Amino acid sequence: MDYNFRTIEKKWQDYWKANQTNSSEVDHSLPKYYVLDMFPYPSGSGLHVGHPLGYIASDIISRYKRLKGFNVLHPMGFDSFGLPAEQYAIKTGRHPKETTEINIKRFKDQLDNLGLSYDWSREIKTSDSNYYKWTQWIFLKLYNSYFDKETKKAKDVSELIIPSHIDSSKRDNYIDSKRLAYIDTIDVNWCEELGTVLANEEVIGGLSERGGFPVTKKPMRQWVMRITKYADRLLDDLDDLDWPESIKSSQRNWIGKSYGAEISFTVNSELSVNVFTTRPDTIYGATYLVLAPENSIVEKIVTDDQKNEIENYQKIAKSKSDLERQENQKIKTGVFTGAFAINPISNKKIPIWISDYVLNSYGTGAIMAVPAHDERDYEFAQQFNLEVIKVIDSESDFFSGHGNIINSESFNGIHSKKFKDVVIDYLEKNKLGERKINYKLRDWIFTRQRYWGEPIPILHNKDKSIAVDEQDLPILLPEVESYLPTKSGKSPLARNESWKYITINGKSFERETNTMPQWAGSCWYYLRFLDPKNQSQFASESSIKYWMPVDLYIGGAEHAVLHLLYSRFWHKVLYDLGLVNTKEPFKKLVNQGMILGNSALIHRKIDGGGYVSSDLKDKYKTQSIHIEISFVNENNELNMELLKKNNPDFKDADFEYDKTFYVDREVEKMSKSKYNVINPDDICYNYGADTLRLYEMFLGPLEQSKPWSTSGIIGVHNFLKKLWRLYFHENEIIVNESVPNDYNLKTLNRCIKKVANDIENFSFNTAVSTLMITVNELTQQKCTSKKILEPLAIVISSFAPHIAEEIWQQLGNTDSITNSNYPNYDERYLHDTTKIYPVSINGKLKYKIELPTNLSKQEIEKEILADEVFIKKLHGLKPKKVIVVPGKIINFVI
RNA sequence: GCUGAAGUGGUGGAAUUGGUAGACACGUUGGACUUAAAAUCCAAUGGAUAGUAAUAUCCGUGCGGGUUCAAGUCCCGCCUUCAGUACCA
Repeated sequence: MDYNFRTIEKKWQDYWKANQTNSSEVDHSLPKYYVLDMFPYPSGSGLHVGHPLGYIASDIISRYKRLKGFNVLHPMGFDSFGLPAEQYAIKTGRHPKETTEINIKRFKDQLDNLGLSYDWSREIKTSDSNYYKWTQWIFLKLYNSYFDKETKKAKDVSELIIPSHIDSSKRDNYIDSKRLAYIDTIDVNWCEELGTVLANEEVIGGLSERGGFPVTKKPMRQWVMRITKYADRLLDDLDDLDWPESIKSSQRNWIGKSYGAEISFTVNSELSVNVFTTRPDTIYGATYLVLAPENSIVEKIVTDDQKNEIENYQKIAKSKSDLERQENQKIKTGVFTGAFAINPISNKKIPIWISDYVLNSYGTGAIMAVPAHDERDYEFAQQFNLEVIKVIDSESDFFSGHGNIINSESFNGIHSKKFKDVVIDYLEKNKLGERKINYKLRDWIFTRQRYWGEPIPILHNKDKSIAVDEQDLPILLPEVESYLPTKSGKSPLARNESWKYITINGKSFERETNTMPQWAGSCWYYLRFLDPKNQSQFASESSIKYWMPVDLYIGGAEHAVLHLLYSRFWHKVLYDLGLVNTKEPFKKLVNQGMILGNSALIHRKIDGGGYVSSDLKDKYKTQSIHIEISFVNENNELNMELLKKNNPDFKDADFEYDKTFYVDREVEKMSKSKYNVINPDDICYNYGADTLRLYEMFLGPLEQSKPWSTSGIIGVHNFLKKLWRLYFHENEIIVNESVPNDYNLKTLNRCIKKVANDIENFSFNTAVSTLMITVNELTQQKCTSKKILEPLAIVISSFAPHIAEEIWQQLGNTDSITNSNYPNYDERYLHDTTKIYPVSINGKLKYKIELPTNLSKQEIEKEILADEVFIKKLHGLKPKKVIVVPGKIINFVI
């Protein structure tokens, strides 16, 4: 019998399910290890081979840690609220819940096919009311909290001290203005196409992250999360996290802390313009001010003869989308307000302009322009012929670095870095300005005008808004007739009038009809996994205390700022309120790379129709079209018959080629629309889950992105066959009780050590290589000893659990291999070879000898003797002196 | 522009962190088994030169310098690619 992976894998997947091998409970006698995957959004197209990369890695770690004696928590769930299900619902009228359930079922089946050791008894879905009850509950916690400046912590609003000058009628307004979740009318990123507001993080280059639709600014009433209060803590606590440097740096970047000064420029006796600058040292070079077009000061200072022009400009600026604003960055536009301000240090009278290169939402929405030392100001000054004064010594017209100060009266000659402090001190002393820190981070816009999300548990009436009573949670998603937003831009929930209006104690209220963004559910799911069935708490205190923090979090780098920043923020609030016991949720983070698709592109002649082979395409004007990759072989040759048969578009098409028709290849993201998807089910069917698992790990370093290529999978599959033959011959197990020889022991021990090391360092590709070398060597050594082959099966079980279980059982074990222990290695069998290097110290030739570690004294002497002979051979003389340095280095002096 | 990561055979990728570069695997070539194919097994495989041969010598980790007995690895200066971000004053 050969290695029959289909039977074996089915058998053991059923066994694990039936015996709940992977479930874990709080057990204080064991050390815990919490391994978490970023849970997926259950999309309609199912898994492709790129998805499981991280899941396989985390599964290897989980299985390994279990063998190492840890109590491992390895759960999985679904981030099941989201836009695609809703858009599908709009198209078809089917409830998103239905399609979501179908998709989840499919995902689960696919995941189980891979032999992933999830504890499915802890499965959660963010769209489940048992789950989103607690998402709403946490929302209320944020709503009922404010940020205390003194302690830099969130506290319950009942502890808020109302200043004495606030009279009682304004009390509630005051409290509302301090809440961590608050309502504000702000210019938001409005996406017409999606009919919803997007967070800054969801807008990329002026287009929506999902779908790539244009985004414009629109003032709207929104729920907002005061994440900016946590900017410093979110920044500082990054230092202690074991996260990839790239992720930390993008979070730092996103928070964007910068040190500088806010400086006041007087316009007239009543008005002044405050600007923020990181370069107060260049203040003598400030030759004009620029305000953002939306800045409210503009109307107060504009002169009558400039009024028309200014208003025109404001109108144009407002109608521009973010994308349009960014398009012509190099060509600056702007209008003079007619007003002037006084530079507080040089006392120079300088003009005030408006321009859309100044953003109203950053700093004070106004800048002092120093054209000689800021590139944007320089471009603006060139455009409008404004004065340029150089205040830092440099050769070029424009210079953004540091140097010695010039043209700055009594301050000339000081270095600009030093002058920065001097100026700020001077400004503060004279009450002209102050030291200031600014952040790029904005408050988090928390509302979406969508159906398929968590309802926000708030009621409104004319006077004010109130929170829904905790007892009344969850606020269930109501049924609606249509999933489209209303014409006025309101959420589809507003369509259900009987749900929308509610009377409590004779007072009538209107429910909040907006829903939460997709990030809400994923902000805290790692906590619900700890205690998923708890009806009275989001998770019990004891489970939090035992399992938190997440020891290892594996997921894609695309969540570097969005999900990871938001969940850290929520976690910190929960921490402040005493609901969790750790400052940070995720101790170690690993980003798996993306597995890319290898798309096939066929060239269509633009005029005249028909298709042309890629080696002849230069003769025509062509356009390339994606075609299904299964119609193309490894040499980029197209199977035209298959294409014509399966795709009606090509049925009667002309193909021009010499002998063979070639297509072009392009490496890009795997996606259904690019016809480059490889389904893991197919791989499992043809080669087995164990092969797929090993192959995905063998492909290269986990963190690295790489294109999928099926060539090469045969090597891994051969390895498993070889492994099988190490244990079985003609259906008979050939392992016996023979005593292993030293070679066998060395091979095994090296493998045990190296694989453990590689797993701990996330170097799975080299671990797989080690396994291959080991099996090759043992095959060559014709090893049949159980003492060698039994521990080997355990080592392999983390990577290829199905085959390992089968071997384990055939070796006569009755328990699952997952309940055994990772074998210990014996240093005695790990002797490396001695290495000799010539070294010249003070002109004398010496030899540095590295001996293997853990040699006995006798063995060292033996080694030295052998090396003496070696060196003697080399030079024809015997070393005069042998210096034995403690440790492993020995010097021979010639 | 800024930030981060990376550049090694035909290909994916190793290299114990400064110590015999190319492990392991794919591919290719040759051989064994077979009527044949598949499967399997064995051997060769960075380049160049010399030799019938075992073998020997030289060149080789994006480019140019440097440190060192010794550099893929460290330092200086460039080039290229990928990812993220972008008028944040």
